[in-house]
Amino acid sequence: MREFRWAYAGIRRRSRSVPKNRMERFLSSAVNRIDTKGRVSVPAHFRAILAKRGFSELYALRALDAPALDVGSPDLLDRYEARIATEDPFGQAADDMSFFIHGDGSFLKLDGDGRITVTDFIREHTGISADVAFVGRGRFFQIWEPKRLEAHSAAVRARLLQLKRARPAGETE
Amino acid sequence: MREFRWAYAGIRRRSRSVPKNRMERFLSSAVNRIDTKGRVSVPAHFRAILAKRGFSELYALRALDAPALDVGSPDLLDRYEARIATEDPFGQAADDMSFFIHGDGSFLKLDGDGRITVTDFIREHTGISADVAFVGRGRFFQIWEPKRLEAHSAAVRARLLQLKRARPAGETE
DNA sequence: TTGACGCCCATATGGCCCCATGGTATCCCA
DNA sequence: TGGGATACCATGGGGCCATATGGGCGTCAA
Repeated sequence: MREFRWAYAGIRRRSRSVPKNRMERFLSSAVNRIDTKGRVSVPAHFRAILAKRGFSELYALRALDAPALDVGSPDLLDRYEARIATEDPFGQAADDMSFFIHGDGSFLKLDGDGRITVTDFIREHTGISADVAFVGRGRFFQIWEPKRLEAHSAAVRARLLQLKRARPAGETE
Repeated sequence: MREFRWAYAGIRRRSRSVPKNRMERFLSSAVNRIDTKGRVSVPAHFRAILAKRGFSELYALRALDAPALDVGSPDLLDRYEARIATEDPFGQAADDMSFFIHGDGSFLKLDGDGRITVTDFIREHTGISADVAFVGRGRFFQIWEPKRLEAHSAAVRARLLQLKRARPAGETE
């Protein structure tokens, strides 16, 4: 199992070296193992961000177009609800959005050691079984099955490369 | 029966992880089983919200465009009635709305263990037979037949994805 | 009488709290 | 500069308790 996990060495254990002045954003990634009781540690610096914001739990949402969960502090929910408030309350869009963020969302409670239990809610949408990849995304972070993350990562890089080449020369970013 | 139920693994057992400070909203979903006496447990955190509001009864309405019930504490009626009050009392809309919420609704009583009995009123409109899916919707929650919920959920996600793709690029959330 | 319903209790599963351990990075001092 | 001490973190497991679920029993009404 060890050997298997080191296949993802590239995204393992990078969480330690996050500079302090960037603590307000979810950055970097790590892969942690699910224990026999179905729990997994949330990377420490992710937890630190949550603690700094004053939260001891997480709000998780199934990503629309990827086998991943978008996870953040519960105030994410406020942002979504504010967005819904701009829609016609009797329209289809508002109803769909509410269904999505309330019904397709879930709170994940951190235990005393900073772990969450990997529920069926998580496993079903992500395909996670033994290991969990945590990926910082700035305002939130994502939860992936490591292999799928790797595939997704390769696809993203390919798209970006294509974008860069399609661009007129001289632009650095 | 177990195997059958695990077909809905994705929406089962998500009820526990609702933190105290966000108790005011109905969030997440769970599938519970109807027992031989026709009863089903309302998820504990849903009950907690109701208890916090001081209600031991539920009011259920047939959703207009879905095989689901909209359920909430009886003060849901206040909201609808306020909505009706904005209509012309001699108009057709006000009459229809009043008929809908007053005549087409039903009270559901919670027993001592937080269960409701699944009446014909519920079964007819939802197609529920053995299992009940509870879906948080913020101010209220919904009751679905699990398979139909899954279909509806897929449709909602498809619509939202289309909405997202139609949006100008660059928006992460 | 029978069936629906309210109220009671039993139980197992799983969520959550607690503490232990081993490994690794960081720091500090010789 | 090197090596030991230390702090931190992921991981493992014990045990309590809330919850969902099953079932018994008495009451009331059809």
